[in-house]
Amino acid sequence: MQTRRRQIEDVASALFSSRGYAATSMRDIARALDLQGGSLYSHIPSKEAVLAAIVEEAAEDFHAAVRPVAERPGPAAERLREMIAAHVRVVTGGRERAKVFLFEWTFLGEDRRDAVARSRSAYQGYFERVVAEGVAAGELSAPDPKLSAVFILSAMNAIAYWYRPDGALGPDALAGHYAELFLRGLQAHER
Amino acid sequence: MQTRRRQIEDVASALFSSRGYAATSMRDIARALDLQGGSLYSHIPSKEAVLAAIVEEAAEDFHAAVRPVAERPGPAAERLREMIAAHVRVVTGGRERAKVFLFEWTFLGEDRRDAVARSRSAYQGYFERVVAEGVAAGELSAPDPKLSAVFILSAMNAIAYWYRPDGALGPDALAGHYAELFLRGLQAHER
DNA sequence: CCTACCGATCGGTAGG
DNA sequence: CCTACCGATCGGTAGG
Repeated sequence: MQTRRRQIEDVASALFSSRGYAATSMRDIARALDLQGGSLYSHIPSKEAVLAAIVEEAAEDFHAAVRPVAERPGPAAERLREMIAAHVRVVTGGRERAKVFLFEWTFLGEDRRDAVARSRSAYQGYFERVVAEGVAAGELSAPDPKLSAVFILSAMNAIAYWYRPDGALGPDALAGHYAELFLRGLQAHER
Repeated sequence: MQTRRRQIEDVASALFSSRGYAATSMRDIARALDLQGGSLYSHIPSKEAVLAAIVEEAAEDFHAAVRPVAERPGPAAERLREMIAAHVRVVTGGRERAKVFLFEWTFLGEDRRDAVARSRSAYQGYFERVVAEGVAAGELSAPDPKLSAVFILSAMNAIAYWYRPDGALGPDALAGHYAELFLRGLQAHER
């Protein structure tokens, strides 16, 4: 039973990710599992509950990967590099789930949507605080740490749209480039 | 008649932007204009045609604003600053239209979707080429100009999700911050 | 631009 | 897990 539910969530992730939640019907999900539409409801209570399960698991993955790094002591730049690597690994490691979490969560009902909004805000806070700590230590320059956090998160989240596992750039190389862009920008590196 | 069509597109922009294309019904659009659902079809041929009109106009706005700057001679950093300002102005100046263009275009039918994909790819090329020119001139450092273009465009496009005209940061201040982040990163500015 | 309607499809349930 | 169904809603059209 647990297994069947998992299969439903995996198929739903793929379909929600590629067509969007609203444009995916329960019968689309059932068809991919060789079931009749109504049969899904012996395993799940509603379409929204499937979305919620996907979203909540992905949210947990992101927090678990990034929070420990953010709260560790050490140079801010170094922690940011690792946080970027962790975030990119979660995105690329489960592209479909990540995409649904990042871009389809607004289709949740009010209560769950509010909870996700709070969770995302807390998550953004990890980046914001590490940037601010780097500034306070004289290590980094950022007039608006919150905007810096939004900036790097926006860039990383969009990876869920275009990343392909068989592409030229692996997760760590990609994360390395993004960290470099975030921390040093396009400035010609003086040596 | 022209006016009515325009009203339909404006209302559709607002609804597609906030709820998504698939989750917005023609009757939702009609209701906002105090019409019956079927009455819309004296002005437009289909739901998809409304989306296409919104998307194509926005695409044109982005190209018209950015292309001349990209193709002008001059230092790459300076052009990038202006391209970023231009892009951010288009996003913030028509948040709803921009959001629909940027994130709902995949609901277009195959032919129009392919055309938009080509247009977006050409648009990304403006940024990519200016970065590459800056590198060739020894002015900028970027191991992967294409990835740099994806990076800054991802960050800027996400602005359509959160920007509010009554917020603390106006379009030009916002663009200035983003240009600074892209060109210099978080590096502590040595003086 | 409205009334009235079309066939198709939606999320979900009853009863087995 | 299936068959058969529920009421609601979908995009779109005919005819005025």
